[in-house]
Formats: sequence, C-alpha cells, structure tokens
Amino acid sequence: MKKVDLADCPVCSKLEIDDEGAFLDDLKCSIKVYPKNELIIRQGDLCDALYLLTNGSVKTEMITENGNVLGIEIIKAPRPLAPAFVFSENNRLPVDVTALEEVEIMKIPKAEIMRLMTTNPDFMSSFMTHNANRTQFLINRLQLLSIKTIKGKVAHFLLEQVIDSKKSFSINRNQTELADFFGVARPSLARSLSEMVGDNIIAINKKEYTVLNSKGLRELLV
Amino acid sequence: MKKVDLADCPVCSKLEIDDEGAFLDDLKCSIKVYPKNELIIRQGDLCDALYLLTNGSVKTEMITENGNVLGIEIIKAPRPLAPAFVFSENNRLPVDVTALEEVEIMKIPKAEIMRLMTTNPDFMSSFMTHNANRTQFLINRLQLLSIKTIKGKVAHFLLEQVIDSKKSFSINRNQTELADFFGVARPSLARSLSEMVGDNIIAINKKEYTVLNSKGLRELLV
DNA sequence: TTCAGAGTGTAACAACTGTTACACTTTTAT
DNA sequence: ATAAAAGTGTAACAGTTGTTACACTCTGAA
Repeated sequence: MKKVDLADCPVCSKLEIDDEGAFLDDLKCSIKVYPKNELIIRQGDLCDALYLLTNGSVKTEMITENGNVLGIEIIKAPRPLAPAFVFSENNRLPVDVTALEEVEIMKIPKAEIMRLMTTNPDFMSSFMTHNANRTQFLINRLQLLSIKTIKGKVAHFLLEQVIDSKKSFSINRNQTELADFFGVARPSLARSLSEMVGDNIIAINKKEYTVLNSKGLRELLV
Repeated sequence: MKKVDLADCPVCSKLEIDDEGAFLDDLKCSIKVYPKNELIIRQGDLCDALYLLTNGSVKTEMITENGNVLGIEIIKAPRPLAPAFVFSENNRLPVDVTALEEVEIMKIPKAEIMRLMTTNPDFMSSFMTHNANRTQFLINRLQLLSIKTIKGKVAHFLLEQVIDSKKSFSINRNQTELADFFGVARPSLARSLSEMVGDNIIAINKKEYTVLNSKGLRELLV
C-alpha cells in the first residue's frame, strides 16, 4: 500500500501539519485497515465520527427498498467519507461502503472535528467547500437519474468525461457497475451500448471508451 | 404577508438576536420582495451570497438537458435557499427557484457568513446540521428516482408521509407537479394512480391522499 | 355569472426497458 | 496451468412507460 499524503486531502490540506505523528496523537483518532471487498460501513450505521480514507479506494452504493443496488461513487484516498453526516440530526449513513482494495481508514471523533472547525478557519472553509462540492455531485447524480432513456444517460455521462476535447478515456467501472450507477438493468445497458457502437457514435475497447460522434451523442440527450 | 420569526429558521435560531433591527443593520444584508410566480433564481446563476427565505414559499426545480422539468422541493419560510452552494468551488446554483406566493428574500454576503461561522460556534453548528439534513434529503430524492416503476415511486412517497399511523394526509402538489417530482410523464402517473385506486390500495380526493392497504403499498416496492 | 385557463381522466399506440436464459470470454486464485 | 468465478454479448418476450390527443371538470378573474 503506497503512502498517501494528507496534504492532498481536500479537507485536511489546510491543517499545516508540521509533524504528522504528533498531530495524529493529538487528534485522538484511530486507524483501522480493511482487506479488499470488506464491507466497511453498512447502510444505516450510526455516524458519530468523521471517516477519513487515508489509503486505497472504496465504492459507495445504496440498496434501494426493492433490493436493487444504486452505485453512488468511487472514492480514492485521501478523502473523507460522507463528511456531511457527522452533523446530521439523523446521523445514520445512507450508503454501504466497500473496500475495492486493501484500505486504511482514520476515524476522527465528532468532538475533535468541532474543535478543528472552531479553532482553524481554514479547515472549516475547506470542509465547507468539500461538502458543497459533494452536494453538487449529488445534484449531478440526480440529473443523471432523471434522464429517462438509457442512451440519454450514457450520453450525459460520456459527454461529462470529455475534457479538453479528449475523446478517449477509461472508465473505472465494469458494465455491471455502470448499470448500477445508471440505475438500470445490465442487459439493457449492454443493448444500448452495442446499438451506440453499431451506429458509430462511440467505440468501446474493454474499459476504454471513445466518442466518435459527439453531435450524435448530444442528440441522444433530447 | 404574515411576519415570520427568524428564531424558527434552522440556521438562524442560534443567533440570539436581541434586537433584530440592529442585528440586520450590522449584517449588511439586503432584502428584496418578489411577486407570485416570479423566477427568483435561474439555474446557473452565480451564488456569492446566502439567500434566506424570510417570508412566503418557493419551489425549486431543475431543467434537465432534454428539456424536462425535475421538481426538487417546496420550501417555506424561514429557511435558507441552497445554503451549501455559497462555499462550492463552482458556485453556480443548479436549480430554478420560483415564488409560489409573494416572498421576501434576505441576501447575506458570503463574507458575512464566514464571519458568523468563525465567531459563533452555535451558528456554525446549526449551519452544518442544516446542510447535512439537506444532503440527507438529496439522498432520499436519489433513492426515489432510482425506483424503476411509477407505482413503486408512489408507494415510497406515500409510505413516507404516513406518520404515527395517520393514513390520510394532503399533498401540496398537483398531479403535474407530482409527475415532475417523480420524473415521469403526467399521463403515466395518472394511469398508475387510477390503477392503485381501482385496486383499493389508496384513495384520492383532490389533494387528499389516503392509504387503504399499506401492506399492498409495500408490496409495490418489491 | 360566465368564460378562459388550468388541471385531470383516459385511450391507443409506439417505444423502451426488464427479465430470463444461455453461450462465450476474460480474469483470478490455487 | 488449470479450474472457478466474474464479466460480457445476445436473444425473445412480457411488461411498463412515453406520446399524443381529446373530452371533461374545476377554479378564479372579470
């Protein structure tokens, strides 16, 4: 497991940690390691601390009432997990968190977070910004789910990945996970994808996706 | 327009305002009144301040890329509007906000919010809690949208309204707005509703909904 | 009161998606 | 290297939803 620098963490970067060891001692936090595929957090668990993913990567997903799985996101260290819920009134986590590889998680008590927030305005500010970005992410997720056709969802998703006109990129989800992410059935997604390939709108090679006809893609949104 | 007490506001209640007039002067905020049906905030507008709904009620909705409307929520004063986005990196508001009646909105500059956050831990705490609750709301919205059948969505929604075994309640949305809320077409929703009424699972009288067979409702979730 | 507009019920049809099933390929673990 | 597991492509069919269209009811304003 490679060492991750806390300075890269969106909420911890402003902590100006001179001596990370001393800081961590001071913080009264605990660190725990989970093996690959372990269920780290269960939907409904109480959230009385901030979970900081310090090493590895995890996926979060919701189990809906009808038993279906809705993939939410894939998180890479260093980043906090569901930071907003430390402060919620019903502080139960709404998602399952599963280790995608061996991961290390730091648990910081709520009281410590409160202390950091009040004593360190920079920490507070970046914590707020991070939460705001998470909200934006959820809104975007909402928008994706509200698109009614599968091809529309795929188009929305792929167009989002096109950065600086780079038409090729790799998606770190297999087809089953992608179907969960879109909230659709796997064979239905496969059908839509293969039709889009047949229409020369996109090309797929394993997890490498290429946009061949972005005008055509955009038309699928309508 | 009836007077609303800021003490009822989820984020302002902890401000311990002795003299509201003096407090507001001090806060360097501005107040604006909008007539019924006015579009107060446009999707994509920059958000450089905290908008506080001090009187009246508004609805928020997203216009999706395919031109469809996705209803998000109905907000009654006093409550902040999209508080999270003041701190986001891309601080553009993702929703349209429309006045449902004559409303009064207080605009508090970001700098003032920062000042309140750092000087008033109680304010900060309730601000955080409120944001967390909003996140929970969005997650719930996500869950609703991920349900694949319309009857399932209706069941989820109605079962949520059953509080303390009260099987009757009124929904403050008409059928068109409800369809937008679920992200489905209006005639499709009407069909599903009328089938559920025909099966004696629910009864509808104008905006008054009654759950007749909650076991049957729950089965629609599966 | 009356009329215009908004909201609702419903139908027929097309389009899309889910389900189930199975063969095939790729990856992973031993 | 090999078997087991995971992932993918595809087909047929049923089921659900969207679209469009129109008649009807209700509401609020003049």
